[in-house]
Amino acid sequence: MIEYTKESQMLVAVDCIIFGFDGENLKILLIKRGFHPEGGKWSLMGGFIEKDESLDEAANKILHELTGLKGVYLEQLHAFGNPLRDPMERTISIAYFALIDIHKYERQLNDHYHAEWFLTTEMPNLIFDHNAMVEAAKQRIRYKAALHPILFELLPRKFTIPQLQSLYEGVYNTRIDNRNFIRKLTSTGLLIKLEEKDKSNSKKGAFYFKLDKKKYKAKFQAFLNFIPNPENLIS
Amino acid sequence: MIEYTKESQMLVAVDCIIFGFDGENLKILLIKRGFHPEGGKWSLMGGFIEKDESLDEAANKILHELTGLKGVYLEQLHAFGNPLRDPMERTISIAYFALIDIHKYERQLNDHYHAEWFLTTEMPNLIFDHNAMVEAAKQRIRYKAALHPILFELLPRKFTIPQLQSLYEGVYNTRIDNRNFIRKLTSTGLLIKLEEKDKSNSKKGAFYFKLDKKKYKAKFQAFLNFIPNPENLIS
DNA sequence: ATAATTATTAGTTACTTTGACGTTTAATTT
DNA sequence: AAATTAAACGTCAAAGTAACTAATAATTAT
Repeated sequence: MIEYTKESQMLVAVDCIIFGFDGENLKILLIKRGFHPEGGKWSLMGGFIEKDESLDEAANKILHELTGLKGVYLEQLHAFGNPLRDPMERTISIAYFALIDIHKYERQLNDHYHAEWFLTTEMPNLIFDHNAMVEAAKQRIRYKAALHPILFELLPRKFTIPQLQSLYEGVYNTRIDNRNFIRKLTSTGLLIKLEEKDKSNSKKGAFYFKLDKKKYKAKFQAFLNFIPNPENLIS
Repeated sequence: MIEYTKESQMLVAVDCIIFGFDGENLKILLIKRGFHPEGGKWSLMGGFIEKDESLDEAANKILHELTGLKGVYLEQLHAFGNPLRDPMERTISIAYFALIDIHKYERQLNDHYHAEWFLTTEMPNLIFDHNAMVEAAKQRIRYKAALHPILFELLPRKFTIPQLQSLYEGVYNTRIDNRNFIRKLTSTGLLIKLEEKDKSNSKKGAFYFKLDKKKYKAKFQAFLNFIPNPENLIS
């Protein structure tokens, strides 16, 4: 079989920015790199793409390796291809970001990679261009969460409004008026109020809510402005 | 020097979805592929990444090769990496989309590639996964144009409101109320009214406008909803 | 027991933006 | 001079937004 001769081949990797929310702060899961170059330094979880894998498959595999989780929210972020980004060998990296329920993770924590959660505000210096990847991922979830309800992916099955609010406050690093926040939220119809209350953080207790999965899927692409009702148009 | 042994190398390409607006319709520039496989079929303009090139550099080079243009709007769209996408050899492709002023192009049209503009609504079948790339690009500019003023990139230096409106109508394949459209537009403060009128399309003539470049840059990242004034927060 | 405390939830108001629709204007053509 | 036509301007009710006041349900202190 004929091939594209003389074209230069290179390595292609996938790196994952894994976000979690502990109920108070937004965090990112990092590993201590175990091999040369830059062994011993903090890094994103990643790996090379194999011959028969698609990019999404590779990203899911890598995520599963580190967290034991499958079927979580995973989205391609950006391809990074500076010729010198990896000092050892020319490598293109496709960055993905994942939003996981941090509690599901903790049970199957993987010591093998020396993984650790870091506050997004207190990240160590990372290898290669991983700092830039993380910055891009933080920007992306800010962008996307302003228009789509993706942050629910970070929450456990049942959660409280104050939790949800501190998640938004963490992501945007700002204070939000709680009365207006509740009103916007409930007007989306995405929340189902449960009987039970969480009393761990207050005397009164905050009602638990769960996500209306059907409405969540239906409203996921909805967003507003500039074009009247663009969600009705995008096909 | 040590290398990542045993990891499988592959080809990495860049493909460009080039959008233009002729004053009435949104179009995409395609080429007739001149080599095996799939020679003679319609295709996006693309090329392999060379050893010392970044992805953006490669995309700009490819765009320049076909259009003769430099410094135009170019944005990374998505990396496509299905193992079978290119039947000949494993190739990852990073798709970019470009928004160009179609009039600047026409002067330096390049016959060498047998390039041709197609209506986005009447596209021929393309090679490999280029159809999917085009679909993704159309979706992306719909998404982005609903929130950011990117469509100005498709217009010449001076343009009329009716032109701008039919551009938006073309992108979203819908009718827009012209009174409300004008109001939204002028409220952005992006437009500067010129003395001159374009009388080619009506008796009364429509005033030409130009873009306030300073405000354009300042407002480019602005968008609305969910989080009050997110544009003030994103840093 | 009662009062104080505190996070949570409900309600109010002035203001801005939106979408739908009616009218006038500036030119050309008849 | 009248008819024509696209362009530009104007109005209004309804919906949404941000800022703020008030009430509630529990716990803790007296």
